[in-house]
Amino acid sequence: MSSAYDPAAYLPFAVTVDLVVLTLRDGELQVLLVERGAEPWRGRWALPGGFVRPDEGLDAAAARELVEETGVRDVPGHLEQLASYGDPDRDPRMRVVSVAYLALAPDLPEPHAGTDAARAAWVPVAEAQRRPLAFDHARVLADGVERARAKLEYSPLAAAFCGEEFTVADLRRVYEAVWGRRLDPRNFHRKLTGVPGLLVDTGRTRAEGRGRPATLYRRGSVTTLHPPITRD
Amino acid sequence: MSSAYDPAAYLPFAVTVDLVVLTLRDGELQVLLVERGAEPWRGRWALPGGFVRPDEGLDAAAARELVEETGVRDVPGHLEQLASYGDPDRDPRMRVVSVAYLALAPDLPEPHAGTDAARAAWVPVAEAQRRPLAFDHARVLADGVERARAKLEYSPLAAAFCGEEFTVADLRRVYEAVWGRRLDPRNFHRKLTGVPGLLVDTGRTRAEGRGRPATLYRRGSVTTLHPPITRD
DNA sequence: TCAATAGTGTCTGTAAGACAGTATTGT
DNA sequence: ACAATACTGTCTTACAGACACTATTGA
Repeated sequence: MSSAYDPAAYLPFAVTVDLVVLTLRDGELQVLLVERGAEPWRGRWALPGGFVRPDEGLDAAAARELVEETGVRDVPGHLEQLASYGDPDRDPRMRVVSVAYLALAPDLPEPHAGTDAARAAWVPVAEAQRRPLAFDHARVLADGVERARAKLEYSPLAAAFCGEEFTVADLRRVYEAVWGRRLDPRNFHRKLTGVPGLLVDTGRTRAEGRGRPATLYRRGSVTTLHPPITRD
Repeated sequence: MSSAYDPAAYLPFAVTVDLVVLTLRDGELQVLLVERGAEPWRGRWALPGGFVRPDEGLDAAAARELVEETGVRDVPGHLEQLASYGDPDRDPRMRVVSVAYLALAPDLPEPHAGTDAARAAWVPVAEAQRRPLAFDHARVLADGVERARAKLEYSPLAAAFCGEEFTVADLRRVYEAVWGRRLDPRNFHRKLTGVPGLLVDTGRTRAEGRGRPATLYRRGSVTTLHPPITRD
């Protein structure tokens, strides 16, 4: 740093946040995508996101974009930073560094297109990964899905896909959708109820069509699953 | 995005990379720190780092800074992105987003101070975490150390702290230093040699003072430890 | 009564942790 | 010989996965 210090010389970057918003719809893992209404990549599907404002922190920008893009005032669930992407040529307009966030949310209403988007929609992850996405969003999406898969193993994050109260079967369906494999309901039940502090019994039950009603639980206080739920 | 599009309106950010460089010295986990030679935080210890250049990717910037700050041409070991930090007031000069990287390296020579630094030194992590660090580097350091601790559980990254060839005891000393607890040498040996593809026997041994010489291994091709080394 | 889902018990194999014992070196 | 470190074998306990069985509901 020279003594004749010029801050403007170090300000050649734009910073955006991009969101990988995952949810469970129709028993399937889905991701929120927007169809771009402007160049570059006009007409392509992309992850929702936008520029970080000059006086706004990264987490705050991600939370704001999440509200704007889903149209839901207080999005329940989970929001965490994923990674940053800053290849010099990832945006033809200018030098952009994108800080990606991963959001896990319960089933939300159909999104409405924002200012920059022609359309917005929930898309099954498997299909989204087949589509050509704008920018480097295919990689961001892959990183987000992999993070979600890994975190289910050792964290109680499956509950972020559910409402305030949920059954063990709800959690199992989350695992099955995210991991793409069936789990034994009986072993899963014994395992989850065996982790101390993970599930708080509400004392009530919920009937799901036929069959014995299931106990309703709320999230407990544990932050780490010991032992983990493995996905070998 | 308006039709009268002005890229300059979105360019109020500087982007830096900060490095958490961890190594093993004297059987202790140590981190590379520099003493700042300029304002702000002149005289404070900080993580090494610097501005990302206009035509340089984030990973490339981190790799370049790692070489510059350690003084080693090709730093062996491991380099991965950690997280990004962008609170609006984290740097009083201007709006800075810092992309932090975690580097794990074998014992390297004493560093020399770079252009911006008064001094550079390896500091035991426990001591570094007691010192007041510049910017939000205390949090970055804590995040980096925690990432390293977690990754040892399920990845073969301990070898990144060692040279090309190493013994099982070398790896055990890495785990013991990073986790801050003793491991049973016998169970550790059986566990590590039991992971298929993790260790490649060189056929040679290395004598370490007294005692039976240990087999020398090279890194195998596995990227995930199954089963993991737990740190309950 | 039957089908469907919730939840429990029981068995088997695998692996973790504790630790006795053997192998191979320097002093 | 002895101390020190490398490595192997064995025991106990815990948990994963498979699956039989009981419990409670709607049709």
